[in-house]
Amino acid sequence: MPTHFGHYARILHSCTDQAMTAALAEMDLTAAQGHILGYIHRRSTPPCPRDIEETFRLTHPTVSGLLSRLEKKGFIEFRPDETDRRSKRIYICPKGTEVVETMHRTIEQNECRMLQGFTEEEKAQFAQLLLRAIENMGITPCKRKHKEESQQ
Amino acid sequence: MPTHFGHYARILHSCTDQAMTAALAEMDLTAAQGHILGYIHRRSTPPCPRDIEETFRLTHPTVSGLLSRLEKKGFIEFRPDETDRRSKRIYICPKGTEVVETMHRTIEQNECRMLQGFTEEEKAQFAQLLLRAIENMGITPCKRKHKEESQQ
DNA sequence: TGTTAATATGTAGCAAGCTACCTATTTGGA
DNA sequence: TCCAAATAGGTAGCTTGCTACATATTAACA
Repeated sequence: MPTHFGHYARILHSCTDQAMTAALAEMDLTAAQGHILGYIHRRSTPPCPRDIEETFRLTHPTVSGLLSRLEKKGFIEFRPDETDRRSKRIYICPKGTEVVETMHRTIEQNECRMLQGFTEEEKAQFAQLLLRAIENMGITPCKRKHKEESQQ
Repeated sequence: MPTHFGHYARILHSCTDQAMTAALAEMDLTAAQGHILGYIHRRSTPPCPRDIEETFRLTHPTVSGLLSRLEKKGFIEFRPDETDRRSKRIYICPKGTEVVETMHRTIEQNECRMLQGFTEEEKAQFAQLLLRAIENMGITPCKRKHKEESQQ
């Protein structure tokens, strides 16, 4: 019988995703949308979709879908990049700024719940093991290069 | 900055899932379908969809979709349960039996790749941390009870 | 026994992943 | 300078996950 780590990873993600989505539902956000909105807000300058692909290791059609749903609900808006007409910049709208604080607290609460009873050492080890496993699998999605501006 | 364990779990699952799907592609199977086919084959008696829901912690519509695709491709077939007409049993077809060995090896190879450089102790710790995190989130999907026959 | 609750499964419809293919711009060399 | 390659993004179509609702059968109990 194999140990099925990939299997456990799927289940863990599925648990956290569902808990998060339930907690963010009253803000009309899903877990994935919330994480991305938080990232856009944290950035010192408005990111482009390409930045999100890299940060979250998602492909561009996935990011495209997520952003278009965030735009349709009025959390963000797009404006063309002045210097590169292939690119567009993502700006957070007032409605987006309003929910960011609550959303951030909710995300932290859920992470705390997941790590109940973990010592600081265990948390560090867990993160390290996850990252090593990811590293072993290769940087699977998002192979293309991109000159990312310095993150805040 | 939060540590984003759920985030890492998603990425790890995504990596293993894609590697597995690529490796199983020539057998006309996806990663999810392969894991389920393996489970059906390992079972001493033909399982019902409900057993798969529990084993993989998936909801019944998800299992329904996976099984119907496996059936359409001729890997499995359904026969009504003799004693409970609500239920159906899943039988593996010759085409399914043929690929099981190759598929199993492929799955093991991918797990090995993921755990490159891990000591036995680290593997055990990793599994334990994953299970504790899952446990902390509650048995999220699949709350209903089911009298499972004893597993092989 | 007859009615209610629990159980097994089906379907519709959505979000979030992916690959594959397409267009438009920018960059880099010959 | 001009053409090819790299880059940013769009769309179509698929799988896999979910919730919510509906149906049929079985189990439980008054």
